[in-house]
Amino acid sequence: MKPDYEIGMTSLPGNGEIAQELRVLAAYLAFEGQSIYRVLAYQKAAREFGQLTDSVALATLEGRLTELPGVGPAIEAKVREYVETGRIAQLEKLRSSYPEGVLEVAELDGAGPKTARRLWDELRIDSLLAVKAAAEAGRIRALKGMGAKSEAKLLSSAETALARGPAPAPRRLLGHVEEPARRLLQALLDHPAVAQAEIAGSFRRRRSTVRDLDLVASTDEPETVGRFFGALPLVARVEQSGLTKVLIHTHNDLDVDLRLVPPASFGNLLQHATGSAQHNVELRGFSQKRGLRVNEYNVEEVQTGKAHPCAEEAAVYELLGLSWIPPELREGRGEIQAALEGALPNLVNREDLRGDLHVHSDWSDGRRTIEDMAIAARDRGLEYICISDHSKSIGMGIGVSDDDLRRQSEEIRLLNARLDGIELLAGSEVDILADGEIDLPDDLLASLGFVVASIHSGFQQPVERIMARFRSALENPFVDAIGHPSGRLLGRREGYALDIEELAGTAAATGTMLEINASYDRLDLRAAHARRAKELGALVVISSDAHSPRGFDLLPYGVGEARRGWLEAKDVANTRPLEDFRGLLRRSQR
DNA sequence: GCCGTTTTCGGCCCGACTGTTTTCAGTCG
Repeated sequence: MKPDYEIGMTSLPGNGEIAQELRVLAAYLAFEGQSIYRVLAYQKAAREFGQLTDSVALATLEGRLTELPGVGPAIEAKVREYVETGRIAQLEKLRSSYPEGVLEVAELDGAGPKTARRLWDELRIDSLLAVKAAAEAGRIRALKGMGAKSEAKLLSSAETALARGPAPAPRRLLGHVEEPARRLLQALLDHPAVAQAEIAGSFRRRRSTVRDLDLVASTDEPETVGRFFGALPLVARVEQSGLTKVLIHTHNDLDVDLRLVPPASFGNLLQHATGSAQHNVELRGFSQKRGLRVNEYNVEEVQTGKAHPCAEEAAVYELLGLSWIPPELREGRGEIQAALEGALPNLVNREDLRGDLHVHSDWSDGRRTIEDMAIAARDRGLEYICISDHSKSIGMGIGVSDDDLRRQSEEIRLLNARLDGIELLAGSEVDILADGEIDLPDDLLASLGFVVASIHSGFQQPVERIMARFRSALENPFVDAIGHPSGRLLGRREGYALDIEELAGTAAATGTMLEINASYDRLDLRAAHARRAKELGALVVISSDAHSPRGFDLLPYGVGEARRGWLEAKDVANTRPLEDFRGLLRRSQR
């Protein structure tokens, strides 16, 4: 007999939904003034659930939830209550005691749970609009411990948040901050008083989006460097300015945090500022058990008080008995344990890539000829590329007809005879149609060197339909890879519903590759899915999706996402020489 | 609320900056 829960399987709440409930509960507990550690415990569990590829609801019903780090009996009971009844009684009670608007107030820049609570208790402020009205009437400055500056700050934050609407502060695409970040770094490096400088934070960890920029520098003249930084032309205003820290806001609304230490501590600061917060929390907990205290200046022996400043970042990890951990792994996802055991992955590098299997030309929506793209790829050290223009169904008049595709293959044969130092594969980016069909006939598919199949339509279909389309594509022996598997566009589109467990499992079973599309607004597969794909035995291919020569310069973003997914060169098919790569393809095994 | 090569109880990462204070609370990363 089947367990009861399988009857209503599709109605199980998703991980994101459960995580959100816990986040709201944590916010209320903070507002109530409960122990910060209790609040942190709920936040940690929410974060854990948000990153999990497995189903939290299913794990709960199968009694496996407490196996997750940070989940004990109390949180397990609340999740179980939510999965079984659709509500958490304690949270509903809190919701009926305080309007949810008080949580928005607590989220304001410059406010927090304590401030929000006082505004509610003393002024009955329960919304951003109420903050604005009270500030404008001068009622906030009348509170003990508040002043005109605090009031002005809250007013400004409330106005900003109201103008922005319900969405959280937008994160920037990594690819969009690359240039300003490099410019700021160069300005620091060019200053005579700066010894060393680096970009840290989520930028250095190569997260696909960043909230702000974190720069670090070493100098013996922090005041001079701080003043210089605050006076750079792109600075709109200086938000904070101390002896070790300068926070600026640029004209294009980027927050930039500069930290300064003496040269002997540069390694400590770089480690500290690279994060992530979760990694640092775990690293410090780990250190504490070994009698060491880690901060941005040194590693200190607690017993003796002896301090060890580190000019190099690797020395910080070495003092803790760990191998140096690549920044892309520093997310609190098991990297410290791996470093302790000497089991860190040897991450894939851009230089490992020999081929690019997803390239467009002016035959479809690319902007340059096949030959131009081939030469651009060769100039960037690639040995082979696949011309994979869109097939006919893409619409908008940019798809390549079946007859044109045959002619294109012929042109590619001629180019291969003529060009040295680069090999071209004739290919196609075919559409997985709404019914799961591939929009090229099998004989044409069979004649190509490589085929990537992507979903470009029917995004709103439920997960069952989407997965049925993928299954159909994966079962086609002439589909070599799935392109941008989730369909997400960062900051613009969530992507369609995707079951990565099934997709990666079936990809592994059929020998189909999964693409990491390197366009910095896609980065799809995302890191967590890439890691899961590796665990399930699927091969990954990192592709630029280049539409012009500069498109090849996107490859490092795909490599960054792959590294965040713990991928090594051996996990990435296009690190192979062409002949080896061909040997991996299903079509070559027929 | 969670957790354990010091612990099943007593800790929990650690420091900078600001504003409003005359010594610190709150926020932030």
